[in-house]
Amino acid sequence: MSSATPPGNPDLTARARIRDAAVVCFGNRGFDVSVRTIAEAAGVSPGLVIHHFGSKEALRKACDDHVAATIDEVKTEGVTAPDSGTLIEQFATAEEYAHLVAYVFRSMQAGGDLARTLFDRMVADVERYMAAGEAAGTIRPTRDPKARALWMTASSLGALVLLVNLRHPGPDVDFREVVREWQTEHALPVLEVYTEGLFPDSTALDAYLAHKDGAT
Amino acid sequence: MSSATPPGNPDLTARARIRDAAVVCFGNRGFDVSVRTIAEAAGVSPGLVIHHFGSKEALRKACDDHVAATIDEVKTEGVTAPDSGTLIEQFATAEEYAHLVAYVFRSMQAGGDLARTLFDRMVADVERYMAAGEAAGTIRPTRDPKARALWMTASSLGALVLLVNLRHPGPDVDFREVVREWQTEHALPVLEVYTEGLFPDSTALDAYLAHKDGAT
DNA sequence: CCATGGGCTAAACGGTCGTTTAGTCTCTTG
DNA sequence: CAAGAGACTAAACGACCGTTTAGCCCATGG
Repeated sequence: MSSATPPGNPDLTARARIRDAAVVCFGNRGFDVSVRTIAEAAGVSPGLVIHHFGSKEALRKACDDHVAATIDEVKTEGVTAPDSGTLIEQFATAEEYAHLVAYVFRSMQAGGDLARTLFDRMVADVERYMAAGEAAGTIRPTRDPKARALWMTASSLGALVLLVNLRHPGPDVDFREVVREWQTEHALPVLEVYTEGLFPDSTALDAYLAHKDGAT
Repeated sequence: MSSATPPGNPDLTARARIRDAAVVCFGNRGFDVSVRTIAEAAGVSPGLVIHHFGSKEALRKACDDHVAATIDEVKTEGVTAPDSGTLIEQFATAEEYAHLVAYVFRSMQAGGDLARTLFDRMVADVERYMAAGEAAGTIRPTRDPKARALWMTASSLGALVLLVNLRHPGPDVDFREVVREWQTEHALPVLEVYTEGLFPDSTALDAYLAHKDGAT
């Protein structure tokens, strides 16, 4: 027998196995994981990682592209009608995409091109969902749809990332549990403010609008 | 003359100069800066850093304590009545505390004890301010003051940290500018949602309350 | 049959890191 | 003045990093 390919799917190319192992390692331990750790997780020598990808940075770029492509794939083939909240929850609660979710979280922590791209897509998606909600009468109209979508995306995603950082610092975070915890903890204030508002009158908003109209 | 102590305040102990330089370096470049970089910034040999603090980790702990103590000091002696939004803005817009703000931001990115402590304090402060607003009639009452304070703090701070990560990745971030940019960009949707709400009716909130009452 | 070339590994290279060591300088104290 | 202690430095140590090198194995194709 000529069996090799210890862990992961043995049918995959070694290059693909390294990439997949890198996604898992980056997601679990952050982008500071050593090439040696990734190589070990892929059942491969450190040299082969460089042989296939050229450098660690290029490997991360390949992981970014693969994750972005997979998300695209899932999004186009999967459900397109979210019934509540952001679309993060859809991914985060699905076990099969746990690795992707972890990777995306680390990207949001670390910044970089993938994080910017995914964030911009999320904002665009939120804006579309909001517009659909407006048309259906379930969401109030706004004076600036783009600004509202940006703010809501940054707030919900930022809060999630921050709470993961503060409450689940180490590696091997179960993001499904974190999202559930986050939902149960924040559902009440979110719904309250979103239906009843936070201010009892419109003096603050009126003052802002007057100031803005006066400035232009 | 026996002058040494090149940069920073020459009156300070070398230990204090190292600590201050470390706060600046950690804040500007993140916690991965080398001991050698910190030593150079303090005008000192790398060995002396270890001689005074024992280890890099202990140095960071000392920075954490110093930053927390300074914030305490500023908070007790300074203004106690915030007229708008979170208290972060007070710090962030003050030039003299730019180093502290940068350090706190890096802590929020990286997690750790200081981040948790400061975050918990912020939540407590927000809850106090909200209660005062309720008493004054400028803030709507809530069914769960703690949950609302936690959610608002996590949302605003998380959004801020996330946008800094995405839009100003490198070192030497001018947080005063970032906070200003953030305010002008998000003021409208924030005021809109806070005064008018996001949902035109209370079906979602009613459903949640009914579900919760049914469960208990 | 041998030659070629790519997947793959073991080992080493150069660099940076945190830390240690050995020793110098200076100031204090008896 | 002598002795000692602590501030401080230059140099080195050992560990780990990303990457390179040299070579093995094996399938392919003439």
